[in-house]
Amino acid sequence: MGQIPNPQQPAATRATGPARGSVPTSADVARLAGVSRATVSYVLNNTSAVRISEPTRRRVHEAARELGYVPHAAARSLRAGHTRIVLLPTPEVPIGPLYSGFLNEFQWALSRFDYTVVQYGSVGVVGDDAARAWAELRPVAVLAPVGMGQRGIDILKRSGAKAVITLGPEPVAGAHALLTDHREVGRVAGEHLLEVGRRRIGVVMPREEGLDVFAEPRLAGVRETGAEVVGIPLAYDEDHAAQVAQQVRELGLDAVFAYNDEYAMLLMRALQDTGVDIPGEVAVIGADDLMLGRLLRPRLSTVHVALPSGQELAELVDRLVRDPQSEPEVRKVLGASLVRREST
Amino acid sequence: MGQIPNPQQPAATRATGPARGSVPTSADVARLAGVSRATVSYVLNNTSAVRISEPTRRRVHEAARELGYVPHAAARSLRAGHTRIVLLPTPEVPIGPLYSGFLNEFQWALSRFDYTVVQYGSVGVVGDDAARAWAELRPVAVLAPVGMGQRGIDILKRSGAKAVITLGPEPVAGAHALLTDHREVGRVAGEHLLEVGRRRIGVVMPREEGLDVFAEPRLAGVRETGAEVVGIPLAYDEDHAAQVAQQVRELGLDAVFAYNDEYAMLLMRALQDTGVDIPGEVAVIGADDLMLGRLLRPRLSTVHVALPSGQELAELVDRLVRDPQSEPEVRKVLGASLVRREST
DNA sequence: TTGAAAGCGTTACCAA
DNA sequence: TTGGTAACGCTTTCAA
Repeated sequence: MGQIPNPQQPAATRATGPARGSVPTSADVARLAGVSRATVSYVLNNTSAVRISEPTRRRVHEAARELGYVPHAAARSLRAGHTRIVLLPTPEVPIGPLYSGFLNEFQWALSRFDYTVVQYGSVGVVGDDAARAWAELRPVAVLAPVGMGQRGIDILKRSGAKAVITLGPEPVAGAHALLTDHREVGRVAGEHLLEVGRRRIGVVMPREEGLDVFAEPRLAGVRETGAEVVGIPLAYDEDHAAQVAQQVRELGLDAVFAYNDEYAMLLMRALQDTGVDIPGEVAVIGADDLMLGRLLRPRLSTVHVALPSGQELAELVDRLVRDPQSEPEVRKVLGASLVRREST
Repeated sequence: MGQIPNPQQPAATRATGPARGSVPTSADVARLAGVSRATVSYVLNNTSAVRISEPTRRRVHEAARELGYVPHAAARSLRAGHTRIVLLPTPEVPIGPLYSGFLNEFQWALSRFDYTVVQYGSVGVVGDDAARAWAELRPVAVLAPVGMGQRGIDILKRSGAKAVITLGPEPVAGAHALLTDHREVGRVAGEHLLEVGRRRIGVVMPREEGLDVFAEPRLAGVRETGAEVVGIPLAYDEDHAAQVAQQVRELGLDAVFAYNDEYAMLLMRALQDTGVDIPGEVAVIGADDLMLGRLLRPRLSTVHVALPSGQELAELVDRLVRDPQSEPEVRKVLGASLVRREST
């Protein structure tokens, strides 16, 4: 590569170069290389349909490097008529290691397919407006955020999105659906608690915003087991946990399903601090199978939640992009399995 | 809003409409409304320099709604010559609640300034190539990922980025730097441990990839206190923690600084399981001041880490975008303070 | 092997 | 008050 040109005095100062301070275009490269813009495009994109002589190639590459030329993605996709953008929703709330791990893996896999992954946070914008904001980017595929309805899906598809996939509790018309049925999580927990002889189950509902989407179905899942269930709102702080622990005693509950392991840890500690024996008096089970559950004493029973692999999902996206007319699929993707330890 | 038009048979079928299946453009809207493209643009952008009659406005809005018109962001920014895109790096590894909370807040604040926040995961692409990939989007501002050097910064600025900000341990030439000096975290921990009479300090170094960026400076910070320090690699699993606990005994350490609270919890548990009294025999201190530290027994001492507020940072970005010629600033933004509890 | 030119969807200038 | 038109940067067809 050799010497780096002084950024304060780039090639812009040469007579034939672009105006000082402006961004070099392919026309600038063409001028410097003494060829046409077409040739520049051929060379830089390795267009196989056209043979360009080796000396010309070199001159073009040289000129591009010297100017620090970077193609303009917007111009390119405008001309191409489509993008390789895959839009992912930025979660509005910290969503835990489970989901963020999944998102990461998904990104990785998608970029192996040469997609441009864009996490897009349409904070504060809701409903159709959010969909429109997303559609402006003309993504080729979208992992639709929870809460986007049929209208939103429709806007996206009309804007050219070949694949719209929802990841959530229910299918949305027109989109391929990956169903994450969190009731299953509650069901596994509830059935286990019943099996070990518990009858009155408290279900911790986090007070934090945005978690209802997961918490409500988990509660419903416990209900479906036929157990006697009472929902217990719990803020993620110690003081409130102490109050709730008291409440658990007063209500005479003999088991608690705690939304996830973190809330389980919080409540378990509060219960222990008020002298409750676990699992003797109250059984506690969490969810998500986080590391911390293994470190508690007693070790925390939990429900392991399996999300689809990012690789798998990326393949689905790519397939849908290549074959857009395929019918919307609906697939269950959330696996819930019991991890029994010592707290139940 | 009334009835939703059937997406299977949109207005595309009317004689004057766009071809079936294509995405409507402003020209389509103009045709349907019986006006020129210019007028459509004026109306939809509320251009104040031009007065359009109310009936015309209505016709245009009506037509846009009927066609489901969504402006094409790429075309717009191509014409405008600039974007409102702010690029944030997607962390390659789960980076914990601290940083992801900060990113979220930052996003929120930026979108209040009407920027389009794009989290861009250039997974696998490194160095100048990453910078070039980023530059293709022509972002107006970039929060540069750690590891981007001066060359990368330069590429971004040449591509039109008005503000390039690094968030990391050291300034990079040409970019505004928010220095997160994690040595400070180690220093606070080390000084505290010395103060309570500890002499041989083990510093837990997470084996997980990507955390070195934080772990190394934290270790260095402890060293700077003059204490006798030994680095202890620790994988985030129980088995290895048990081995390391043994190691801590054999090395005769009387204190451990554990990278963060999660690793502290892991090791503390392992130590307790081998019968070590905390803080009697070994003092343990974590970092990041996570909730879980409060729930441990003994309660975990920790170093609270204060990052800049997203609001503050968004204001900085906006200022830099408006006034690009201002000299690069270097600012320390990481505050570290001791939170003493029971484990030290 | 290379070049000229059209056109992608927008917006802004200037003319009507 | 509105319309024609040029231009943004790029790719690609057609011609040379």
